[in-house]
Amino acid sequence: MKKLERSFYNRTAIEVAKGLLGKYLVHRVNGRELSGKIVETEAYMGPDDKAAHSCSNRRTKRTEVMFGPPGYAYVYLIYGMYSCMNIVASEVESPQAVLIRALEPVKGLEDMAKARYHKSLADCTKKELLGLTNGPGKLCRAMGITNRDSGEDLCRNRIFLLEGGMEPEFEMVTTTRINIDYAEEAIHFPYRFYINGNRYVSVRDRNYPFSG
DNA sequence: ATACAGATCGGT
DNA sequence: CCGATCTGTATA
Repeated sequence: MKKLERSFYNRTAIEVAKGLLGKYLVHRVNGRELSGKIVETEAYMGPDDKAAHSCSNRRTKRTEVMFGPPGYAYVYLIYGMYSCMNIVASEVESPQAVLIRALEPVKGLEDMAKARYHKSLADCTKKELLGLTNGPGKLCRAMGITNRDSGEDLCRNRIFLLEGGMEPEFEMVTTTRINIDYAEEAIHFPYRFYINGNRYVSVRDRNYPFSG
């Protein structure tokens, strides 16, 4: 499988968010390789998007990476305990990013189970297996990605993305984003995308898909 | 120096 | 629904 190159990320966050569905996120750590298929994403469009950390071009040490070139990781800590991973999109000085909201685990499930539940894969219930990576905080925990990984170049070989190869067809659902109640008109922007029917799409889906 | 909110999660 | 838990950020 081929690694996604810089040009893939040099598009709007909406395009990148859609394009990332079905691709593979890979983390090489401790001599092992963890990976999962991306099944759910959200686009954060920057200056005019009140849900984005980079709204109004708000530029701080934390958000700085989003103002740089595309294809880098923006990882932040939320509620003091979970990391969320984003992929910087668009060109320099256009602070857009794509939040990875859910993965279907592919490789390194044993390590993921350890990281999430402190027990081996064999001891996990069916529910726990489905809960391994079906949320932005959960997948970072499972994949061993933390805010210290913010700024990582995804075109190198520690954390990177792979093209799917011969992907089976899937239907993409477009809907609204999760947990951005404060974002005024941006609450209604259709910036969330997921693979229809995939069992690893985050369960806290209180939104109604757009028809069309 | 201090205050406070948060692109979440798991348990009730 | 609620609380955990702590960093980044704003304000002074």
